[in-house]
Amino acid sequence: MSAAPQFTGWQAIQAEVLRRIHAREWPPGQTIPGEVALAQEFGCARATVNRALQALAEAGVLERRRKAGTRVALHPVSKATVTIPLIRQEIEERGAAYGYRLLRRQEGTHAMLTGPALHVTALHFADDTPFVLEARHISLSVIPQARNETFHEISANEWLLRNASYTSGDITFSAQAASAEVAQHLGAETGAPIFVMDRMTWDGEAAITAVRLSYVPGYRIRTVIGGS
Amino acid sequence: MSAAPQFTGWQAIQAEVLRRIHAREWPPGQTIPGEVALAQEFGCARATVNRALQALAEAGVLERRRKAGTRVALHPVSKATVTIPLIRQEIEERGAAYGYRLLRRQEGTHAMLTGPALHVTALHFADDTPFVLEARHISLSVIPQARNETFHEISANEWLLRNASYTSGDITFSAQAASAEVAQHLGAETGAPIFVMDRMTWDGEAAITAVRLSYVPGYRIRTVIGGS
DNA sequence: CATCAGATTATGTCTAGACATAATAATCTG
DNA sequence: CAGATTATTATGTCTAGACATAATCTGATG
Repeated sequence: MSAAPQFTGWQAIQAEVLRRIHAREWPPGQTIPGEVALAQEFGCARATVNRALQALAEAGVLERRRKAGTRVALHPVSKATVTIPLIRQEIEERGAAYGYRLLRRQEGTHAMLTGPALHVTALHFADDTPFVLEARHISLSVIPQARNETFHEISANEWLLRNASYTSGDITFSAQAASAEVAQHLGAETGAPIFVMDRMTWDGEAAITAVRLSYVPGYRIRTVIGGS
Repeated sequence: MSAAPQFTGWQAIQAEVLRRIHAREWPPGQTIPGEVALAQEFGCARATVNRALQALAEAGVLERRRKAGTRVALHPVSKATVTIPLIRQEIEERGAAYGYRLLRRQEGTHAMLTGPALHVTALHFADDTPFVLEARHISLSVIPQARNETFHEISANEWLLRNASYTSGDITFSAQAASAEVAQHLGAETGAPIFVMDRMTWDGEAAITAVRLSYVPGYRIRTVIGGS
C-alpha cells in the first residue's frame, strides 16, 4: 500500500471514502479499516482521517463506536437540513417587496406559556399579496419589554430576534385546512390546504414564544441532502 | 480573567462561547476575540478553540472569514435538521404494526427521468389504517434490475435502499388538496389537506428516482433546533 | 456455565508548532 | 489621487505524538 495518490486535505479523504461507499467497495454494514490503517494508506496523519470520518459520521453516513470501529451506516438516515429564514429575508430573496401589517395585539394567556402572554397576529406580504399569517404568543414574564412594543412597524418575528435569544426550539410542519379567518387573510378559499409551521422556542427552561405560521397555498419548503 | 475554570474539551469551550452570546456579552454582529486570544484565555491550544468555533460556524451561530475574524451572526439562521426515516421505521417507532400493499406497477416514462421508467404505487399501513401513499418512478436505465422486482413483498422504499445508492437528493414539503384517488386510498375526504413530501435523488448526474409521499391527514413532521 | 476483573484496542480529543490561504491594510508608483 | 503591489494577519488545515475513554475481548474464578 503506499503509492497512494496523495490525497490532500481531509475533504479529499472524505470524498474518497464516500466514493468507496457509493461504489459498494465498502457495502452498508461493513466495518471499514481503522484510522491508523487509513492514515497510512492515504499518507497523512491520523487526525486528518479522524476529521474526515467524524464529519461523515455527523452526516449519518458512518456509524462509529469506540473499540468497535467504524461501519457504513445500514440505513443512510437522510438528514435534511432545513434553513428557517427570516420571513422578510425569504420574501426579498424571491425578488418581491416585503410588506407587513399588524392585525391584532392583545394580552391574555397561552397554554404553553407560564404567566401572562402577549398575543400578536400579523400578516406578511410579498408584493402586496399575502404571503404568510403569523399568530404569535410571547411570554410577558420572560420578555416583559414586549409590553412596550406596539409591533406596528416591526414584526414580532424580527423584534424577538433583536431582543431575545433562545437556546433551543421545536418545529413541526403540517398541512391544515384553512379556517375561515385564515382563508380570508391569505386570500384563499376556506378549507384550502395550508402549509403550517408551528414553532416553540425556549431560553433554557423558560418558554419564550409560540408561533404558528400559515403560508399561502402553493408554498413549499425545499431542502437538499447529500449535496457535496 | 485567569482563574478560568479550566474549560476541558472543545465542547466546553463551545458552551462558554454560546453562553457569552446568549448573555449578550458578545452581541450579534460583534467581532469576537481571535483564536489565539481565546486559546490563551481558556488555557488551551488554538486548535481546540478552532474546533469549537468551527462547529458553531457550521451551526450558523458564528460567521468566520479569514483575516476579517469571527463575528456573531446577525441572523441566527435557524438550521433545523429533519431526519427522513424509513417509512417502516417511522411506523414501528409509533408502536404500530407495519403493513404494505402494492397498488400498481407499470412501465412508462417520467418527465424528470431519462429513458424508460418504472412506476410503482403503494400504500403503507400503520395498524391496518393507511398511513402514507407512495407514488414512485424509478429510472430503468440507471437501475435496470428493478425490472426483476415485483415490489409485492418489499416496498420500493426499502428495495432501493438495498440496491441503489445516491449521492445527492432534493426534498420539498408542501400541503396539497387530496385528489379523489389519494383521498380514497388514505381514507380521507377529497380536498382534505395532505402533507406531501416530494423527493428526487441522483447518483452523480444520473437521476435515480422521483417519489411523492402523501401522508394521512393529521401527519406532522417534527424537528428540533439548537438542541444542545 | 456464568460472572467479573483486567488487557486490549479503536476512537475521541488535546497539544505545540508549522505552513497555506485569503482578505484586509499599508505602501509604493504613475 | 487612483491603482497596483506588498505586508500583515486571522482563519484553515496538517503533523506527530500523547493521553483519555469506552467497548470489546480474554481469561480467571466461583
